[in-house]
Amino acid sequence: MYDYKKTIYDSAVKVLEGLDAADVTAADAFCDYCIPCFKFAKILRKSPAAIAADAAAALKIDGMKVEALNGYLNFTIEREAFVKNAFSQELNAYKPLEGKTVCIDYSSVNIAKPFHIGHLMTTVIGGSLYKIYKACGANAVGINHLGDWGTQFGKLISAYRRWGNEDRLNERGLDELLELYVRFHSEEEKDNALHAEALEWSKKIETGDGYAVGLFDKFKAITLEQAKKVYARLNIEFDSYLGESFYVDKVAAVEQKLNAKNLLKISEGAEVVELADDMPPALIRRSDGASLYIARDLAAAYYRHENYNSDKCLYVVASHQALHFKQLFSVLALAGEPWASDMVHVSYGMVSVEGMSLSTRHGNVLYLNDVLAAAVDKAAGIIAERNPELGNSSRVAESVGVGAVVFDALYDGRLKDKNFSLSDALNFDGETGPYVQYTHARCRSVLGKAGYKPSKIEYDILTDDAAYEVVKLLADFDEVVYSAAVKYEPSIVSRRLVKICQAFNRFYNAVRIMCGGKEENARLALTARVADTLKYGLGLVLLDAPEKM
RNA sequence: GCACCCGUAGCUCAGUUGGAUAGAGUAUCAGAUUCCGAUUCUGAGGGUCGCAAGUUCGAAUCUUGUCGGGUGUACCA
Repeated sequence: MYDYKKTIYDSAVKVLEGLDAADVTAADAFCDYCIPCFKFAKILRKSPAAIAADAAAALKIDGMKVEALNGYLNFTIEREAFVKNAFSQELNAYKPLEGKTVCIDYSSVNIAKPFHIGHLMTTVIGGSLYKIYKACGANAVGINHLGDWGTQFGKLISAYRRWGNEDRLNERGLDELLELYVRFHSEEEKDNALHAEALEWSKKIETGDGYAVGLFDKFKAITLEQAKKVYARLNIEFDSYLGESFYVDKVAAVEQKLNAKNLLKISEGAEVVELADDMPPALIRRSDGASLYIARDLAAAYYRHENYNSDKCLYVVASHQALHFKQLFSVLALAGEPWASDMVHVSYGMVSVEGMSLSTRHGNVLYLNDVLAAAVDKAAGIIAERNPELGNSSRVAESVGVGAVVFDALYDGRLKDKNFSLSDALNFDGETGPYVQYTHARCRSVLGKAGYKPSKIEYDILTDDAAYEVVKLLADFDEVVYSAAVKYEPSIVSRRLVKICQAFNRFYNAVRIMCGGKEENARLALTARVADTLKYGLGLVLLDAPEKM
């Protein structure tokens, strides 16, 4: 997009000595851009108002009105030129991350655990960032770092041998695994022998015992099959499903690297790397020799760096693991890896559901599939009531229902804790996914009815307030997407989509689009641009854009 | 105890890296469709930006302190 800020700065710096590029700020109320002149008052020994007035008189910028007001130097872009400029650039042509490789670690399903609402955030934030980075031209690598290692799998085998059997497992799949897991935890409290038995089985997985590994692989296959169905519904993609177990035998190589830097110490029988004073040490191996979480994460970090040659590596994980990642990155920095500074913990707030625990152990959880089913049901009901003629209606209900839930999850800044509310997730009015989808469908409907064919636009038609607001929000959409990538924040995209819809719906109610002549042509062109941007943007936040709904 | 995150309208949240009169949605109330899709739009009420100092022309934004909520803090992941 044309860089108005730079144009303003380049001209104004000749008039205002000491002007920084950062002094040119975007403003909404009085103008498009402004320069506050207060900081020049001391140097020039003139009032800010006088400085602004003098500068305004001295400045001439093509296509821009320059005025002084209350000590501000205000710049207003000539609308027709702006509209023309906006229409001259193609959507998604801006590729600032071309040539960069970014690994994104998200979702990380745990074996034998069904998808519940607590997994939603990492999955959709990561899945959306994956699309956003790709849109910016980056080579994104989506990684599902499976939680397929740890003592809980010993528990599962133990439980399966005691209470489960193959037929029931094949028939009930993940439900059976969950039930076994929950039962184990409740019986474990009564019977100490269970714990020891579980440890034994997890040891057997570790040592490669055929029977144990076979069972474990089966559990893993069942879990992945289920997870992939969910990912398909959510429009989530991955390039790799290498999990923790893959890295277990790569820990030794990491230890060699750490040893070469003299970082490994034995403390209280465990192998640790000591870190700065405000952090506990990073535990690499337990005193019994088993590798720990951070050791496998280190191995994964090295593996990704070597195999993908990534410029950046994102971990989309809840905020309660902040210390873990701080430790992980610190170890890499101590090991002298320059790329340690390219690792980012993309943290998000804790999700809670009123009256429910999010711990799988105790059963009582809110399953994502149930939430999605409720949303799809509601969408289907609305369609049946308002648009019974709609073809393909179950497919559309799926897009709208799932879209409502995903959009709700991606609409707020990721750092705040979220109290998941079913009624909010199922809301279709106002700032929601269905609202954006509806606006898109409405655009398509108008375009279809009018038989729109692109042709030459008379830009001055789109300079009225209602149309111009829409144009402004479309013009820098690519930059908004880039800033979402830079801040690891999909909500920047979803919020912009809502703003575009609000402005377009206002425009739609303010003027008649199908009014004939060159007015109709220009307004249809704007409508087409809105529809294309909405469709593109919805894709970035994982939503479908049905043509009709 | 220490570390990190969060406190903005009844509720859910934005706030463009310090700018002009703090904005949306929701809920409530009042309106808009002989015409392009009412899952839409217009209007109204609703605020000591947790609190207190400080920095400066200027603070929701930066600093310090303080209160409240959340999370974590050596052999789980």
